Order: sequence, then structure tokens, then C-alpha cells
Amino acid sequence: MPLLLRQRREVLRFPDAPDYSLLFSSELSMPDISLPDGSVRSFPHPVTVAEVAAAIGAGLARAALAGKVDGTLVDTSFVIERDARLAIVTDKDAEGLEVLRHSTAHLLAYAVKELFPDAQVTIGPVIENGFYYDFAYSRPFTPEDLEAIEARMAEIAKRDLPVVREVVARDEAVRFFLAQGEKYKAELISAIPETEAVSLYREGDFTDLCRGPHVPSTGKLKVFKLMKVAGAYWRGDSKNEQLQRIYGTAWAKKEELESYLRMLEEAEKRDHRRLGQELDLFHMQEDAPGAVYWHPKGWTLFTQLISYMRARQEAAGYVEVNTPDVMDRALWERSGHWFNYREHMFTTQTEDERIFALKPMNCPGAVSLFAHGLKSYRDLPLRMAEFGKVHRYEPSGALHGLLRVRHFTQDDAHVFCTEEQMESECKDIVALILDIYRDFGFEDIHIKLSTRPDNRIGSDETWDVLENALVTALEHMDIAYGVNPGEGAFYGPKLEFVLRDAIGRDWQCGTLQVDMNLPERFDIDYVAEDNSRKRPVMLHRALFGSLERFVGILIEHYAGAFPFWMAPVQVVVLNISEKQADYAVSVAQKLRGAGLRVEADLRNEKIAYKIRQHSLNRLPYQLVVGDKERETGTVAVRTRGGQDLGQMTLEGLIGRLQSEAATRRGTA
RNA sequence: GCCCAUGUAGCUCAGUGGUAGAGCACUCCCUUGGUAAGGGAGAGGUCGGCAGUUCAAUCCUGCCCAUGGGCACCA
Repeated sequence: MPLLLRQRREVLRFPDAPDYSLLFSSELSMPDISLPDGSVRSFPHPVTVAEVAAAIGAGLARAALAGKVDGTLVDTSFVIERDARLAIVTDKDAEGLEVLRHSTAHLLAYAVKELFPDAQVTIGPVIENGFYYDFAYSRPFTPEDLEAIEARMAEIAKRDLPVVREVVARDEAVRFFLAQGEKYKAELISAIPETEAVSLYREGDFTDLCRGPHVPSTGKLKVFKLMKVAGAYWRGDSKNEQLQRIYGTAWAKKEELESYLRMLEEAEKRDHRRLGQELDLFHMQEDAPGAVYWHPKGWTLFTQLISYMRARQEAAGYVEVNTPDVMDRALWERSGHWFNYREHMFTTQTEDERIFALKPMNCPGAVSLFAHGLKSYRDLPLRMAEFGKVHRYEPSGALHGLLRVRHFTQDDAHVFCTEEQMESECKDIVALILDIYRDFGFEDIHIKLSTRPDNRIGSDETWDVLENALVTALEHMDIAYGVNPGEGAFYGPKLEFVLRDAIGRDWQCGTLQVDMNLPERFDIDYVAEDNSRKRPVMLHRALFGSLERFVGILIEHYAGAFPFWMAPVQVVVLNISEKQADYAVSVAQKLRGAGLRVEADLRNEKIAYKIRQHSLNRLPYQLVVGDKERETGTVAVRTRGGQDLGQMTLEGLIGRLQSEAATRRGTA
């Protein structure tokens, strides 16, 4: 079926769990310890990581947060009993930072338990830039609570309590937590096999289940900040009760925290919703939640993207089509959408009581086009593109500016081909996607292959063929990819293209899916060379994904300073005084005649004021015309970067701008 | 959909149980100024919507809508 269009933005990372069992040895020994610099130190008896650090130097002993013994992360209290490789982990190591964050999550839980003894603890993992901890409590935490908790955390950290690891039998741990009324913890531990021991970490009066490792004492935790509270479901399941999640950030150095906070501010400044307002690109309003009112400037971006894509597709052998927006319910029943997604579809009933649905995807339209009339193998591969506007009743809580909307336009295409053509079509699509992303300055692109899920239709042989087509396409192109096992759609595997923007955030945009289900459901076929009827394979692909979303991403990626070819207004002509108004208008006219998007700003304002405004609007070129320029028939050119290119003739300028407009690569 | 917060002029925001204010933008006037804010005046608001409490509600209460931060969802 359908073209999957996932609009996800964040991937949480959890720390790997060290496996201590590998490290235990029943035999006491005199370990030789090899250090990262190649040196070896011998000890006459088992030693802890902390002792080794101390033997190396007092500074290192102070800095030690954890150890890495034969590649496994352990506490500084870990006893090394046999020969091993050891690295002392400090806050200069990525792993040290993770330990720091993890321990700060525990510190948070401790502070909450001190302030709110009735709160129950659950889990507190490390995430990108920080950590969170989920609590069950009778009421939501307020911002004031957060302040109090943060202050208490600092206080506990100052007490410099040792963080002690203990290993106990599973059932003992369950009893321990039940006795404290910590039913969530008890539930988590109960899920661990009975025969396994579990590790607990204790600091002061607070004990938590944890694999560790942790910092040796709370005094190591100095640079942290609680960021926000939010609801989160117990075990990530919306059928469960909701917990209070507190998010925090933690760093090795104060300056790192400060620069992280500055980065967040920067990100906020380029937020597409804010820039959409400031640059007069679009707005949204209450009467159409999840829908965009495009202003002229924003719509110019939109149509530029379409023109661009149209040109690229035409060159790649696609034809463009258009299919109805409103189709009878029967069509959606046949495609399977009615059964699977009915509650997420917009429907309408007409006077004659016939039920129609607004299309949530373009695929059934494309299949209908294929089915119309007889197709021959000579027609294949048939690449049909459609800029189709689809409508999905997304959950209200999911809506987010342009990035998650209910009404959006896909740069959709469906390629009907034979099984033999499938691999080469996939290769062409992958190459096209990567090349197009590069045109927008996205060089860092990750590809993920999502393979057969447990719940699927079709034979294993079919899945082998489909997955193989994607894999061999990538491998023949020598392109690296990751695998998400079992994440494919129920009817076929897919590739997802994730691009990283100018400030390091990941966005999933493009997708490529292979599908043998929809052709089956609609019973489409073509006449093969031997005059038999054969079923085509169907590839679904989108490059931008959603045009609305892609514009949003580009706004943030470019921080509003769009490359010249896309810029809603490319050039503005500024007169210094009324005397040059006519000249300014004639300059603007000539540039428009050369195919450029030009405005004349004739307002009765000082030139510095006008320049400031257009600079704030990230306008690529500002042409100042005063008496000098009018007399010589020139313009004084100022670039978006504030560079003064001096006086140029109109002809010279037009040549320069036209060639710039033809250049699509790079950023600005 | 769930939790929490928010909703006041075009925009960004302040404010009060006695029907409202700033800056920017807008309109007009003065200024005709050469590369990131010249000066003055004016206009502009059913304080998200609907109920309720009250002599009186923008303010308190309830419900609804939308937005924001998360969670869940994302064909």
C-alpha cells in the first residue's frame, strides 16, 4: 500500500549495558595492568580501578569517573584480579560523559525522593545531551518543583556521598523495593530471570536498580540543569498510566553547558515557525488545524521546489499525472486503507448518502491509472509522478508547524516495472535522491533499510526478492546503510533517507518502498513478451517526502537565507531619495524581464533603514540607486553577506545573477 | 489521543475583579537622507470561544478550541 511517510525527528540513545560477568574471576592473582600508552604496571594483589588511577597520579585519581577493563566499562571500585587492559575513564571521554549523565539521573531521583517521599522511581536513562527520569507521583511537578529539585540535587552533590555498588539476588532486590513501596522498580526487576543477580547502586539513603557504572561519589556531579517536565507513558505504552518525566542536561564543564544552551537558543532563532512569521512565508490558524496558509513568499519557495523536482523527474524519465482528491469509499476498501486507517481519514458524505474519502495517499490513484487500458511490457518501467495533496487526520498532539501537518503535498511517484527491472530502478531512485539532497547542501545522509516485520503478508520467497532488490541496489552502488530489522511495512521492505541539517539535526524525508501487494489487490497486469499476463512490481518513492515539511526543514537548514535560485525575492532595488524613484522602477522592470524576482523599495526612508530591513529579511541582493547610478545607468550592488560589490552595469549584473540562478548546488 | 503550560493590537509582550498598555509594524506630516533603526502625530483590541459565579469577569470556575513542550501515533 501506501507510501510510508514518517515524520519522526529524534532518536534516543541508551547506554550499552556492561557485562560484568566476563570480568569476575575466582582466582586471586597478581595482575599486570596494561595502560593505553602501552606501559604495564604490576600489582602484588588485586587492585581497584581507583587504586590504579592513584598509582598513576593524584590528578588522574581525582578525575577518574570509571574504568574500562578489557573494553568493558566498570566502576572505579571494580577490583581487577587478573591481567587486563585498563583505561581510566574521565569526563574527557564520551563514555565518561555518559557515566556522568547517568549518575546525574540518579542524583535527580534521589533529590525527588528527598523532597517527595511518596514519589515512586521508575527508569532514568541517558539520552543525547543529557538524561531523564520518570516518576510516578500523585500530581504533576511544577516549574517551581523543578527549581527546588535542582537546588536539592546541588546540595546532595555537595555532600559528596560515595556511590556504592551492591550485587544481590533478584528476589532479594524485588523484596527490597516492594518493602519501600517501589512497585515499578519491583516490576522491572521481576522481569529479570530469577537466577540472575542484579546490581544496586546506593548513595546516602537512596538505592536504585542499575547496571552502572556510576561515578565514585556525588561530588563529581557539578554541571547539570533540569530542562522540563512532561508526561510519558509507563513502559512507553499509551495504554499504561502516565508518569512524570523530568528532563535534564549534564556536562563535564560549565562552558559546555553554556554553549549547549546557546545552541538551543540558536536553534530557536531558526525555528521555521518563527522565521515563517518573520519572513512572511506562511501562517496557520485555528479554523484549519494542521493546514498551511501559504503567503506569496512562502508559496514561491514551494513552487520553486516543484519546478525543480519536475525538471529533475522529467530528465529521469518520469511522466507526471494527477489523480482525484476525493474518491469513493469502495476504492479505499479495496486498497486496504479503509480497514487499516479509517479513523485517520477525512471522509465526506454527499446528499445521495454516498461516502467518499479525501485521499490519504496517492497510490490507489496511480494504480487506477495503470489499470486503465492495456499495458505492455514495452511500457515498462512506467514511472508516474504526482504532486498529490494528501489528507490525514493526524492525532492532535502530533501536529508541529510545517513538520507534521494534516494536509500535505507529496512529491510522490510510482514505478511499475518487471521483477527484473526492479533492482536497476531502485538504483536510479537512490542515485536521484542522493543527488537531489546534495543540491540543497545535505551531504550527510543516512540510509536505513527496514526489513520484514513479524506481522506481514506475502511469502518468504517474495520478501527475499524484495529485500534483495534493495540490498543489492545499495551494495552495487557501494553505499553504506543501516538495518532496522522488522521495521518494514506489512506489505514490503523500505529504504528511509535521513538527512542531517546545518546544525546537526536529523530529518527523515525520502523513502523508497517495493510493493507486490497493491498490484495484487487491484489485480493489475501487463502483456508480457510471450503474450501472457504478468503482474508488475510497484515501487513507491518520495524524495522531499512532504513539500510542506521540506520547506520547513529548508527554512531551518538555511536559517531563512535561501540560496539565490529559491529566494522568494532575489533582488530589491532601493532608491536613496524620491529623485531616483523612476529609475529604480525601470531597473526593477528590466531585471524582471530577465526572469528574476525583484521588488523596488521606494519608501520614503533613509537608505540605512531600508538596508537593515532587507538584510534582516535575508534578501540576497540589494541594489542601491542614487544620483550617481541614475546618471551612469548603473546600480550599486550589496550582497546578503554585507559585501559591497560596487557599481555594476545592468547587463553585467543580469549576467551574474542569471548564472547564479542556474547554480543550484551549495548553500547560498 | 494523553500529561503539563499558554492564548491580550498585524507581530513580540506587559497588566488589572470596576470593559486595557508598551515597543515594532501600519496611516499621515516633517525630513530627500549614500550602505543595518531620523523626528512628530494618529489609527488600531468582543483580552481564543461558550457557559457559570459576581452588583460587576479580560482577570475566578467549568467545558470547548487552538498553540507550545513532551509521550503515544505517523499508511
